[in-house]
Amino acid sequence: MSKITIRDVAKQCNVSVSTVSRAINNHPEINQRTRNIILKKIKELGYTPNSNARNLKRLETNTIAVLIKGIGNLFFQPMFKVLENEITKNGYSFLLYKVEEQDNEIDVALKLSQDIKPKGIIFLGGCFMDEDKKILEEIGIPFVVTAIVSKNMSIKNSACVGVDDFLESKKMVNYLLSLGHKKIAIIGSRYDDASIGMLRVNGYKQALTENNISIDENLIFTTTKNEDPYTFEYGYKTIDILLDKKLDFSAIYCVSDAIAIGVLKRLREKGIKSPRDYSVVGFDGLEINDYLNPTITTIKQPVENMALTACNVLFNIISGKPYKKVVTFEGELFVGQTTDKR
Amino acid sequence: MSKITIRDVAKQCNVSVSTVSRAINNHPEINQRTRNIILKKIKELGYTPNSNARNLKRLETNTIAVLIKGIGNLFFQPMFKVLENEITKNGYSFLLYKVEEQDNEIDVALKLSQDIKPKGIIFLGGCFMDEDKKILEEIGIPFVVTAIVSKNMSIKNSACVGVDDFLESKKMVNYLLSLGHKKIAIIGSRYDDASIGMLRVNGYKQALTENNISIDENLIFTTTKNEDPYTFEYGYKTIDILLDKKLDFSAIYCVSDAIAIGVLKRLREKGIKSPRDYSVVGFDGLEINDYLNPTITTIKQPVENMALTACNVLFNIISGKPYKKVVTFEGELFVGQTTDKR
DNA sequence: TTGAAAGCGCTAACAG
DNA sequence: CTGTTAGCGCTTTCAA
Repeated sequence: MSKITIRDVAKQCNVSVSTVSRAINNHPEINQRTRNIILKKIKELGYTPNSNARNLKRLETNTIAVLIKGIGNLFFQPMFKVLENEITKNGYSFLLYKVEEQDNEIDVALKLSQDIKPKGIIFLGGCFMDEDKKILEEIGIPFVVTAIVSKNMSIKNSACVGVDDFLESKKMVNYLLSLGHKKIAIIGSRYDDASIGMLRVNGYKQALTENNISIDENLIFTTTKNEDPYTFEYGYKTIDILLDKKLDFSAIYCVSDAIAIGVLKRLREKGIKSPRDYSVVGFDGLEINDYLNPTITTIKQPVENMALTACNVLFNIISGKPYKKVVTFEGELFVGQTTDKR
Repeated sequence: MSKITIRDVAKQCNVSVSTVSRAINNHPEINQRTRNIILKKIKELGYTPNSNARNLKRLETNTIAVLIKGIGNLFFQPMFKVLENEITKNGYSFLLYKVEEQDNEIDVALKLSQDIKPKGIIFLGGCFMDEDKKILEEIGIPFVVTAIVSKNMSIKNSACVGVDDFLESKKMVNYLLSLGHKKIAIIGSRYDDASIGMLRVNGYKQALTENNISIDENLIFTTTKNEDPYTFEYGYKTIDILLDKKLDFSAIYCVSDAIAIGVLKRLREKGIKSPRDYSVVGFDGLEINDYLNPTITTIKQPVENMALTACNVLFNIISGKPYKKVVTFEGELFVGQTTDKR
């Protein structure tokens, strides 16, 4: 294991370490010739600067950190390459950082900002509580959040991009209503989920209320268990519980496509047909949905565009250009093959 | 932004920095009482040690790094939680590190081992060339590779766990042959793919040869473009090219489930039925396959078990216990609804 | 344009 | 058991 340091390079080039440092960091105040000599030597030796030492000194690195909570969620999948492309294309280096399910992403961000001192942070998923906002202020690093609940943030140097989950959810339910469905069951996430899942449930309630349909709490399913509601399995298991209750409904609104996929599988196994017996709808617009049979009626979020915009807004914040604090995308009602008139 | 250092803590506790260091690092030679006082103060101040400074000094951290190449590949998805669980359960900290498609994972590993000095590395995906092996030797850090081509490695402190792609591929083709299919088209990856894709193609050839069926190069599709062969889209587009050639075949072997999913979608759009018109098979056993309609006949790799084993082998290497250099799992021939007798 | 030297925050000898 | 001290490899004043 080679352990070449900046001193080795300096010695080999008969210059001081500071000159080598200037060479690697593209400092202006260095002779082009010495610079080239040093750079050649560096390549020759296969030297790479130790990033710990660098980060220890530097007050800022050239990195954009992407913090993702819920790496298992297929929804984020298409974002990776967009983020990576956009970030590197703009001269930053890209760091994808996974936040464990039980960890608080704010704490992680705090730690990260102390350690690697990124130029900016993009949060994917997770959930910001009100009290978190103050802490975020402390970060002092520009950040933007996507696919996250907190829409109106008073924090400086930050923005939020995404769809309006509440409104889009209403859109979905209104579509079901327009098909003649009046009794719509909904499969949500944790009952105490203060995050996106709850916004969608609230949108559902609101849509019903606005249409003078009373809300039947029995038709609202939220789990108490600490399950991941963005999995096929969750939908697969949950639909059984719902069916066992022998309730009367004609449509099933799953707050994520993943849930819907699980639900449809189970229905198929039971010989229950969609949309004949039940209309089933999802939310998100996962890539896989285009390849399913039947395709699921859902709200398609413009994931790639959201990722792209998240980057651009962040770049604007970083470079002091004007930016919109909240960028709201419209979801597209994708009518698949799992819905029909009542 | 708070910038509390170990000195601040030391001052606040009226001890020296080394004592604080001992406290955070769980050193034995420290008084339990002072330790507790320090720890309490640390929590109170919200102090977190700067990992750059730590890593700079330390010759080794307590981290297991997981290097993944191809984070877009659904195949790896179920591994994340297993790896995370297993690694943290065993007292290590878990670092997921994404290797960019164009980067060489060995270089990344080298850099990583210099920077964060992990106790061990797990490689997911990617491809090791013969020349890489020497470089790996230099890492000097225990590592295990999964879902990677290189099966017989002479490198010390390393192991390989996975299925035998060549044999499993033969198994798949033999199954198709047993159904009476003689003309089997195969959709592979890049023609110069020295990785898993090629092993599977080779298995296909071998199975045919062993059954005295001559290999028709026209039926072997490999792309020259730099596409990701583990995407739905690749299958979706590729099947058109294949069909346009008006070749005679009764079965389509896709070297990944993702390809098969894309293929089936396109066939459906064209009104071509599987298995009636073509039997279609995949490889991998993606989780989503259980939820598809029809389910795809495939080779199921025991992903979770592979991930688990990768961890355990790595732990054994680290702690100097005996271990198997090559752990080969058997794939399960999963007969789905996309295959039928010729 | 370059070099000398002072740390960044921490760990780990080495003394006490 | 605890404190003093010397760096880890690098960046960055400050002088030359």
